[in-house]
Amino acid sequence: MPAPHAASPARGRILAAAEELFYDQGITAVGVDLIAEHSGITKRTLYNQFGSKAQLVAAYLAERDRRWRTLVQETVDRSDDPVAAVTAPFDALRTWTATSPRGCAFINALAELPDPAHPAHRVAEDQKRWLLDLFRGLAAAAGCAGPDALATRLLVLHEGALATRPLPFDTLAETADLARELVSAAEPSAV
Amino acid sequence: MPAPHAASPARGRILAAAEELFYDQGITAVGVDLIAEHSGITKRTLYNQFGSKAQLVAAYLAERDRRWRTLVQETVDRSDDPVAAVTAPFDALRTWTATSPRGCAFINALAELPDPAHPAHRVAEDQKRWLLDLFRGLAAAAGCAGPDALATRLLVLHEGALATRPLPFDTLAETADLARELVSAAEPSAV
DNA sequence: CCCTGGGTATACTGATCGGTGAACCCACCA
DNA sequence: TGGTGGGTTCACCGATCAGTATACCCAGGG
Repeated sequence: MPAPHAASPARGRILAAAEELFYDQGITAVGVDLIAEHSGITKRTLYNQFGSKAQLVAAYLAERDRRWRTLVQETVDRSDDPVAAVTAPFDALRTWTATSPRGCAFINALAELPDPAHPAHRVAEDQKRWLLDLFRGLAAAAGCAGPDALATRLLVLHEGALATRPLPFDTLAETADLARELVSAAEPSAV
Repeated sequence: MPAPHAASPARGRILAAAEELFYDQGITAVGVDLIAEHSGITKRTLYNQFGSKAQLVAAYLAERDRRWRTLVQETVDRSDDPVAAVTAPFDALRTWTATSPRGCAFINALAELPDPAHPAHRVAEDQKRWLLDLFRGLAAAAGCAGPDALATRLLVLHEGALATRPLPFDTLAETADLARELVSAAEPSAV
């Protein structure tokens, strides 16, 4: 018997609709009826596939996380040298935010779902931890001094740029500049 | 005839309950019935005072903004010298986040209320713009080079530290250190 | 003394919330 | 040929949502 979590055409349609609606309108504000209607499937099928709204929310975030990690990893891999690779996530951020005007889906989810037992919390924390570890690994690979502290600083910059995205200020370019300066100052060939 | 917006004992109780519940549990997740019950007043009185939930939300954010600005301004005023004053908001942030584990109430509100016409948007934007202007003014007063860019960078750092507050990483100390380094490097007596 | 106004108490509206029950339809496969 | 299982249709559940109606209570002030 195939697990209900196996890929099915209906499952993909539901996730696509959930991602669009949840991100644009907020998780609490969007009901399962709306998602069912928007994806052209039945509420019954939705519950057969995901079991509850909470698990659907977690699946939406996990899918978004997967897409985002792919973009970041590709951008890192395309970097010219190990030093440029450290700030590659900021290049990916420019691409990502072009279609994400409402800030970070994971921070937003934590804002709406205060219960730490909600499955969305694990997904959100995993995402931020992955980025922090990525920064640390890239900084170490580039020979940067104090990779731990540098990684924390880069994470804060990254989240700050994302958090200010819904505001009418332009912060991304300035943030990326600062990130590159930090890495330059920490890498071994620094003057 | 006194305007319904005048101070009244009931109004204060409602705002106190709203602030606690909205911040802790989220705006959409908290109903007006819960606020009425929690503040010991009647839903009828709540609507007589605020007119609608949207306006109550705006009033909650405005009140929180007022309290936060007072703290920040006091911290700035207590600074030893103009250079230290530039990063004083990061000292205030340490005090503020001690009782605010769920991140920035304004960013959270924008996450939950995507409609730009919602009165909460204006309050949230005003808050961030006030901080940006404060940073710029303090940087200029301290004689820092490039006060505009510096202010943007400090704002991003500030929001990044706030946004990562719900996460199990400790970012505030490292962020404040970085902020001080940025100001030190930009102020005229820099080496 | 009485009246006005802020507040209370209670009941109610129609809509929507997350979630379920039961019967059915149909393509694929043994 | 006859299941089997993913999907549909539609009705339904109790709870809660934002917001309103009506009637009452009571302190302050002319």
